Amino acid sequence: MTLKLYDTMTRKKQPFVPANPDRVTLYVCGPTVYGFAHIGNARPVVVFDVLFRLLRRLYGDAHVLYARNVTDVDDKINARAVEEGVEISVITERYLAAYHADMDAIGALRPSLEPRATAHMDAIITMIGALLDRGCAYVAEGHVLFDTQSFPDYGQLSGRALDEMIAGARVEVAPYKRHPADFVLWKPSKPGEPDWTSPWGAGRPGWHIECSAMIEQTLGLPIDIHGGGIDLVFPHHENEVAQGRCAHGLPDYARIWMHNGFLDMAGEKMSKSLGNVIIPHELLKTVPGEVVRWALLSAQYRQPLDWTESLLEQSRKALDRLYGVLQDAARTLGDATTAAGTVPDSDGEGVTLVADALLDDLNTPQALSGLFRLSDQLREAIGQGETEGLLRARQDLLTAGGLLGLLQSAPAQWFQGGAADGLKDQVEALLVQRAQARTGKDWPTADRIRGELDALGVVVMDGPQGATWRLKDLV
RNA sequence: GGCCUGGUGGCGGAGUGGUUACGCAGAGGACUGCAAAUCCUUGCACCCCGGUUCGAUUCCGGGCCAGGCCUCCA
Repeated sequence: MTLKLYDTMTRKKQPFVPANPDRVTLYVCGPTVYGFAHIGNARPVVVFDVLFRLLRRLYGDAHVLYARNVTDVDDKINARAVEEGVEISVITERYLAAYHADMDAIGALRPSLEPRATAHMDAIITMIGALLDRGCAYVAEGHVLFDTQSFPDYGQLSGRALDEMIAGARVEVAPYKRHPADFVLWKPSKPGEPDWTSPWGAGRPGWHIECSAMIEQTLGLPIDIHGGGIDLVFPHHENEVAQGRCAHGLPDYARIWMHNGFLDMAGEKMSKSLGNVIIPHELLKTVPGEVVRWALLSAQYRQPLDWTESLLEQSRKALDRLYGVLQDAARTLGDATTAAGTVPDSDGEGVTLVADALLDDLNTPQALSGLFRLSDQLREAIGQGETEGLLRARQDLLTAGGLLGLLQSAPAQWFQGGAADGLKDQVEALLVQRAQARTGKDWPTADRIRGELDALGVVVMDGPQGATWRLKDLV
């Protein structure tokens, strides 16, 4: 089965064929580091992380280049710096570090490259120069603007015609623009704002040109896949196409355009004014990152995803179930979690099932259901108690989970990881007492101890090989 | 106004021209000292109206409803 991806440009699922299988290129628009990311920002990170993992599986780890930019030149960053009375770099470094920590927590691999706008100013200026040379841009009142009328295909990605944009323009159009849709490539900085020297005066780049220039310099145009949130289709990605193609007279900018759907809050758009913004940086203090990840993958990436408390509960329960099987498997194997020497190196059928679901335009809900099928198989293997079959079944579940960036923790870590060492000792001691009481059929004492454990937030599960326990609230 | 999505069982959410999604919740049962976990069984789903078809939830047309983009935004 081959990888098929829905392409925004053609509005169809397309077989994915990289220009060069030895160097597959993926670019995703990353954060503007002026504050903590919100949960909506995490969706593309997780979605394209799954794609990254899949591409690495298909083409080999060394043959996939994934770039995700960091926008560290922006009015919002400037405003924040002024507000706090600190250097701009203090703001950008702080929130980039937080971004990394949060995205690590939800299991996203770091991209191969993380180009920053401030480190690519030369490329940006060179590209603007190329656009001017080719007559695709013009200088007006200290600004350099892209001339949308010079690019006949403008509007192709977002499916809108240039003349329709005039009617739709709701904002006041700067008088120096030749066409309302023309956008800024370079603008003068006000005193106090960061600026860079350019042939058009000291200033800073427009947002759109950053991405195009960084793609050109880090990956080279055209690229195989360009991704981002659906809200970026217009104008950001439309403008990227225009810049990238015009600057070099290219017929293509990206072979496939992918856009993830929005994340809604209980049916409403997340916004500061509605006060319904969820910040992973806060959320992750009470919810395991893997639960957040599962929730984000529970709907197909192009569909809108409604973020609710119930979604988190269901995600948590789904993972509890899967880790429960893995824990039972580990116990059956005598906790010989590293004794997997006889594990087959080939994928079982179940893994193929999960991989196939992902090959079909990243059908993560179907992939997730495949995980349950694999867990059923593992459960069956535990029942049969045959070591090799058990190892095989477990390896399949772990491999399939790995494709989705899930199930990579030790089961004990999942169920008890949030417990402090002191609590663990306390629990173990109580369990010993309770086991003694149970041996003597002293049920009142046994139940009293279970009550104490419950008060500690611990759930006890008796099994043929003794009792296990888990925290009611994972952290 | 323009462009674009989507309407599936109690909930979330895939998918398919004629057959079980899956998960959560519910019901019954097994197991258990009691629980928990696990296992077995179980329940009305495919917005409305036309059309194509032997047959449509699935294809086509219309309608209604919901949502997104057109302005910084994942």
